[in-house]
Amino acid sequence: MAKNDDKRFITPKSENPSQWYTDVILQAELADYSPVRGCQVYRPYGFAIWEKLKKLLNDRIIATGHENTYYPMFIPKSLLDREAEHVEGFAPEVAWVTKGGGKDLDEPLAIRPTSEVIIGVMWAKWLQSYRDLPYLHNQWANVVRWEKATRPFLRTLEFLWQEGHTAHAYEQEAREETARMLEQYSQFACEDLSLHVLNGIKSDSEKFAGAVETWGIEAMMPDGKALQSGTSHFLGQNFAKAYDVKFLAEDNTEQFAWTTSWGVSHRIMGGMLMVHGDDKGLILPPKVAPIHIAIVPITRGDNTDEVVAACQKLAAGLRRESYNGEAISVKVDDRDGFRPGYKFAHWELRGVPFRMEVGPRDIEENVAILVDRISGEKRKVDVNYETGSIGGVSIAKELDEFQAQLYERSRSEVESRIIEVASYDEFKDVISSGRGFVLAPWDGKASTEARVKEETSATTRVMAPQKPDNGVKCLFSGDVAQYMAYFASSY
RNA sequence: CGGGCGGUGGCUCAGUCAGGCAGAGCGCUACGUUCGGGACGUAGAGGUCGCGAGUUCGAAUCUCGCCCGCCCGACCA
Repeated sequence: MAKNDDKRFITPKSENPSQWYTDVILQAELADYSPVRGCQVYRPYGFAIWEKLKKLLNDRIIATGHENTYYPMFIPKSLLDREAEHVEGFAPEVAWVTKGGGKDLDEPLAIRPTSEVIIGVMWAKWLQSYRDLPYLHNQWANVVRWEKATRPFLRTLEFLWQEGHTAHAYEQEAREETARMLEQYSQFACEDLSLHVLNGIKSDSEKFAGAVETWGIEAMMPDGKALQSGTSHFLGQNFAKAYDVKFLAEDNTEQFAWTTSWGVSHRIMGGMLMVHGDDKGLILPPKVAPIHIAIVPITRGDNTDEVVAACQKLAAGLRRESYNGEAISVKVDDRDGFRPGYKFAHWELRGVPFRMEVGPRDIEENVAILVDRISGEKRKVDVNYETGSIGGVSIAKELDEFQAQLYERSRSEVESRIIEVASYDEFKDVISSGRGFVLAPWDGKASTEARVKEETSATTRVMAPQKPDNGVKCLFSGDVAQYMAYFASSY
């Protein structure tokens, strides 16, 4: 917490991004800690952001042909144990229920760390013919992973997410599904959250436990660390074989299904907050901002009622415009007893994209002051206080531009911080100084990756789409390079 | 899980070394004056000093155990 004798301020982001993040989450009233370590409460404003984000992603999932479902959170131990690699990967983080109704349970129940298992079990029950496929299911759920170190949104014991699970008759179809959903995630980050991410396949060591391939979107945080923000897994027939998900094919042979799974959690919301904010607090992309415009009345003496009435008129006019399919969301801050400057800071902290100021002079001149959260610049716009309509500017267009500007800022920031290096020494320097990601040729060997991690804390995040040129050597081993990989320390 | 720091009114903290009436500023409530970048006055409300044991005539303060948070590492989304 920033220390100040008489005001509640946040730590400047430039000074300490980590502390800034904690300060802003608490003070903007997005979330708070619960009595249980590592768990968080979503306060109304924070949950409103999550719900906006959730709707946008859900629309994409439904538009690509998936159906929402809900599977239970308890998984019997014997079922979890069936996929060896999967259970080994998750064992340290699983929470168990061992008592119910005051008695010890015959069999402990895992609280889902993810749902491949329970879904596989149910599919085995339903699936008979290739004609039943594909299964294209999604669910919005909470999951529990008993993490050691936690931070609001970025890593919590219980977290909210969406997990898609699909089963296909053909390998190629499952591979295409994996790629398709990765692309949806990437577009969601870019278009809806104004967040530039890097897409690619993960190395074996970074792969989901039980998957054949894991693909991911990686975001870059202000300290140069990577945040894995979404993953899409090609599971091959691994889970189908473990849970007996099979069907009769066209040629009357019994075959195992090819499955995929893909997930985005509330972590991506934390990443979005961390990337866009500044020293004054949050900056929200309009598509996920619960409030688009805060109107602050500037009153003087006994004209309060008159000015507030003008603000209400203006708000009603603004709400008649729509943005991204919904009415523009406007808040008139008519709280008594707070001066304008306090209200400005209040809404800036909360990341509201635009503010309008309406004072007696403005009403006389038929104008209002419009201020955007990125630049903080004030400009006059024409307002008809009889009808509440504004002239000269389209707020919907302003919001679109705000959204695009945020993305452009994120994109250029990330691109300028992807650094190609000539030597391992230079690599170490970039990683330890937090300058960004390193794009480097890598021989594809787990042993090399492990050594780099040991020595620098950096891991491969995803493989770049381009392959190394012929004859290019691995930066670390000198062997022939297999991939161009993005390296970074990660959250 | 290691290392460091911390937990006293809603918030930030003083008080702990050296045991002896629980404090300050901000915030909150009421009223008044204010209001174009974090206003001011007056009067109030608000505390099992993180939890549990122990030592003591007496514990926020000493001892032991535990819980929680932050920062930095290791591990994982």
